[in-house]
Amino acid sequence: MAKDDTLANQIARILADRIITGALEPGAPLRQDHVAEEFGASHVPVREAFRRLEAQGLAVSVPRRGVRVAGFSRAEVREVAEMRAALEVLALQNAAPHLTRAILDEAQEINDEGDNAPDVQAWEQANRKFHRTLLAPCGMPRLLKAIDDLQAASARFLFSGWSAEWEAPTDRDHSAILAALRAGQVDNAGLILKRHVLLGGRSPR
Amino acid sequence: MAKDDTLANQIARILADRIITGALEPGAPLRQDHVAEEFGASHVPVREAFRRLEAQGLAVSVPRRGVRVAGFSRAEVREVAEMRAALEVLALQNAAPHLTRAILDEAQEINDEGDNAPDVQAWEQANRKFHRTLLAPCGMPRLLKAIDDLQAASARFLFSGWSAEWEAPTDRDHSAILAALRAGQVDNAGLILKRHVLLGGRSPR
DNA sequence: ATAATCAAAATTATCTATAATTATGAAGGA
DNA sequence: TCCTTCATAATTATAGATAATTTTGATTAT
Repeated sequence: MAKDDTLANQIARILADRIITGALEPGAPLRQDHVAEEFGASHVPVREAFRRLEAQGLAVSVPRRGVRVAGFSRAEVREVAEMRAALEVLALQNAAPHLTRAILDEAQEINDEGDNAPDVQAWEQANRKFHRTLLAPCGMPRLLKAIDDLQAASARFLFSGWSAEWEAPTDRDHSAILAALRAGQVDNAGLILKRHVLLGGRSPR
Repeated sequence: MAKDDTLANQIARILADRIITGALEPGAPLRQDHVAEEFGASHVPVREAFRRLEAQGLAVSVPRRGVRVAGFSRAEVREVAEMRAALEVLALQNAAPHLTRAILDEAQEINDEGDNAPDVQAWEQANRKFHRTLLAPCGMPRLLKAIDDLQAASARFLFSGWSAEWEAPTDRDHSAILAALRAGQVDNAGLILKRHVLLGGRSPR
């Protein structure tokens, strides 16, 4: 199925998902032998998975004292939002020349899916897909990976806020971005995107 | 000396340095057993070091086929420069309110050191220190780390260009940035910084 | 002579077992 | 109550072994 099929990668993916969704809480210790046992693996690939999580900012490791799920303060959430805003705007500027009508239509569809999402997880997934669809045509893999990691960090904050009661908000920002792009107003789309990302990491709208 | 004293970290640092300076050329294979033998270590910490290099974008790993020093095309160099520009401007905006006269004076001194640098390595080191001195007061650790990694990638390109003959150029951009900051023109400083970073990854001035 | 095929070597990825260093927590004394 | 000491646990690292896969080299056939 997956071609990058190393045990360490699989473990890293699964743990990342647990951290993002909040199943593993901030500050929770990640003990290599326990994780290894759970996955029926040895400690070697587990340690490699920890390293990847560390690089993604999802875990922090103190030598000889183990690795824990990274916490996120108000300041860190703001930091991630600002980085995302800067990088997503950059990606959009570079993607704009390659955005076809078909891509914009696809983004529209994804946005509609998000509006009808039954829970936060589904909504977040659609949200991420929306952004990625618009930005991917920039053809800058390193930039896209950085944005991906930042989106994951953002999602942690989102899930921690609305865990129980929640209903899908129709996303006006997304529609406005698409409208601006269709009208060829790239700079304007960038401004809306920037504000959208910055405010997204804030209190409920 | 270093408190984060794990073998894997040490190995990663040394290998990163070799890659950045060009001692290890793009595409060169990194064989775990060879590296392990060189450092008198086992393969476990070596593999972890590889993972860190991979996350920093200095190496690429194909499962079952090993890891190689990352190549960098013209497009990738431009990508890194654009990311750096976006993030450094963001960092500068957030650092500006905390920039004291003392810090600006320190940056000035570092810049003078760079002008008198005997070789590319020394000049690059001063350059990096200059940027870091101005940006560190932003107090955004994740942002600073991302910038660090991007600067490392930039340095690779720089070293590959001017390996032999070289003489220190007096850096007008740096001076202009400092002048703008002293005059309280943060936005202007940001514009110069942006242009400076974008053009830095281009042909000789 | 060139191309295809197959065997051998090298390399990765993993596991198991073990040693050493360091942190954690509990018991006991000031 | 607070501090020291000690036992336990966890992390970090080593070593050796094994399976799978890739690469290399040699042999063979066209």
